[in-house]
Amino acid sequence: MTASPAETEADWLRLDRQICFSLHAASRAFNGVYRVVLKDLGLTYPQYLVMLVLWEQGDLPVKKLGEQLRLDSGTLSPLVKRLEAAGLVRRERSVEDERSVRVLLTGEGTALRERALEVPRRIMRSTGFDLAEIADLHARLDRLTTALDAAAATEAARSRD
Amino acid sequence: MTASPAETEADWLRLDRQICFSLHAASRAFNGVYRVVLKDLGLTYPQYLVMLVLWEQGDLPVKKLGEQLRLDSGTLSPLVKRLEAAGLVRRERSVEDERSVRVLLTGEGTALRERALEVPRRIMRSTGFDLAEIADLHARLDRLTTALDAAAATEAARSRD
DNA sequence: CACAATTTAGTTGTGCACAATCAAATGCCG
DNA sequence: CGGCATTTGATTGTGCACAACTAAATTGTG
Repeated sequence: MTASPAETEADWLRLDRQICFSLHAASRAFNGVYRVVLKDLGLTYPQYLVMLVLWEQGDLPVKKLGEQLRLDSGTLSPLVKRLEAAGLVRRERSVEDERSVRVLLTGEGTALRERALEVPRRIMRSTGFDLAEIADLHARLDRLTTALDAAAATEAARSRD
Repeated sequence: MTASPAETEADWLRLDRQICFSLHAASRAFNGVYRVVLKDLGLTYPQYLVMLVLWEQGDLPVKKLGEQLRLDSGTLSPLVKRLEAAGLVRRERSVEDERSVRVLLTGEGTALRERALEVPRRIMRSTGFDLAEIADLHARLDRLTTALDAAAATEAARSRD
């Protein structure tokens, strides 16, 4: 296990692969489990995220949905339309501001929540992590995301030099 | 904070939103930083992963690439073709097994490695994590991925009942 | 050898992520 | 009021993830 400081350059590329690849793999693995579990509900993973926000906070304009989930309209517009096609939501253009579109739960959409209640437990069990570990991972990931978001702006500025 | 059973259920959904969202967000945040950093090299993040494997292990059949990166041919085929169009790799059908296609680095592809050496350090700095934290996170994510992959199979079997 | 099963790529189709751009409605300012 | 910037969605185009399917070559078995 001797870690000579000299094994730098090539190892950096290896190490890097492990880090970014781990996250990439974990993200896709998570996605895979959600895909299986959500199949019964007829939802994809991002669609489930949208429904969670709606169940929690009630009807919202697309703009607010995008802020909560950090998704832009290029992703949300077709996604919400698919939810509408599935009969889970309606879209209604606001009367006081004609630019704004509210996303509203239908009866069917609201009812789906009952069947979604079992999802978190199945996911939790799939991770093999207990509550404390999940909370810890959650905290780390949030810290990571904050740092990365800040860095993305900095790096973007750097390459504009 | 009385936790009636109804509130508990709602809390589970809220927790799920937080957890799956943090992983989703972290993954996209990472992706965002890589996008910025790799822009100079003309690579996307998954293309960078492919190049890392080739730099480390030399020419490989598409099959082996897919195993290392856990990507199927539906993702790899067009990706490798884009790398070929960029002049970084060539594709050569094997002589002893006509089904197999080897991906080979061109001179240009090999040369790109030099410019890629600075990437890991920039990414590392972007995370705001030190080496120990990264190693720790790496271990947790790998454990998570292993558990999730196993669970995906189990859950898939469960829903086939 | 003949034939079925397996292996390896490729293709097609659906859905998400994100950048760039457009269009309409609103609000502000002189 | 008239004109312009801002806000809000929608659209388009590129690229990735993955499922389902096809095609061709190889391997195994009777």
